[in-house]
Amino acid sequence: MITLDYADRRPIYEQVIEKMKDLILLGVLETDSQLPSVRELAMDLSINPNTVQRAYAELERQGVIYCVKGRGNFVAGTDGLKDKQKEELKPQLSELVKKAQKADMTEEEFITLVKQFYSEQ
Amino acid sequence: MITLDYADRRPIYEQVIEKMKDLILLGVLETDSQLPSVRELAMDLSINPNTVQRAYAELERQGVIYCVKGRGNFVAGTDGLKDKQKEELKPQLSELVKKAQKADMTEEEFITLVKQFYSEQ
DNA sequence: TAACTGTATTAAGAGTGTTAGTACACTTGA
DNA sequence: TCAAGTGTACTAACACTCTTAATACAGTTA
Repeated sequence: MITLDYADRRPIYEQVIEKMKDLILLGVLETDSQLPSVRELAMDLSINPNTVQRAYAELERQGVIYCVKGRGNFVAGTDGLKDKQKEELKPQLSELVKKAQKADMTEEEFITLVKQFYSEQ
Repeated sequence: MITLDYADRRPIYEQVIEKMKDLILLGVLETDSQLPSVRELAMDLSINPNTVQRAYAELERQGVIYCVKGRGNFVAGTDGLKDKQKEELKPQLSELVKKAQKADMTEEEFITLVKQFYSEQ
């Protein structure tokens, strides 16, 4: 279901959060469908259940999933998720533009790169 | 000369690296001009000399400054620095575009944001 | 020579990420 | 009803990184 990248320096729980969001955004996991249990995913990824629990707790805090004690974790409504992701992206793009301006990269250069990366899919 | 942001979660030495590059990119520090000594900057920022040393060592590794034992640290040629910064920016922008695509943000939307942030300076 | 430079080393503390083990409450199906 | 599965909580331990502290040594300069 998910593959971890051990070359990635970010903590495991952050990767799990990101991958789960991706699966939901891609429609692989639909609204109200059940996620693998904490222990099951931990086994699957060969990591500790506590680490999965941390990721799930954060996903719940963000409203991406909801938890029912004794039953499991389920995908929350996906309506707002894409908008949330877009909002999250803005400050990051703002920082990148600042960096570009410091390096004297023109708006045209920047946009050319954007178009290039967009076309790469 | 430099101000640290303690709200920034990044390590201090990374902030020092970034701020020094900014000063060089802005032309405040010219080629071959001397940087504050390790101990002086440490005093100025109220941090440990080892932390400054770590930042300076990394700046030297990146070719941004050069060090002369007993004399001090000096700004290396700034010619390539802007190009380096541009190159560093590309993979970051690529990741951001991927994120945008996952959230169904169109190229047009993305570029509109870029233009907006560019005009904000 | 004294005072400044960079550089290296070791030790300690704080914080974070991860694992391990255990425990408890809830739900479900046989 | 009961066993197995669920989420959740807690403590302890370990590793790693960041930072500080205290020295020490070598080179440069006035």
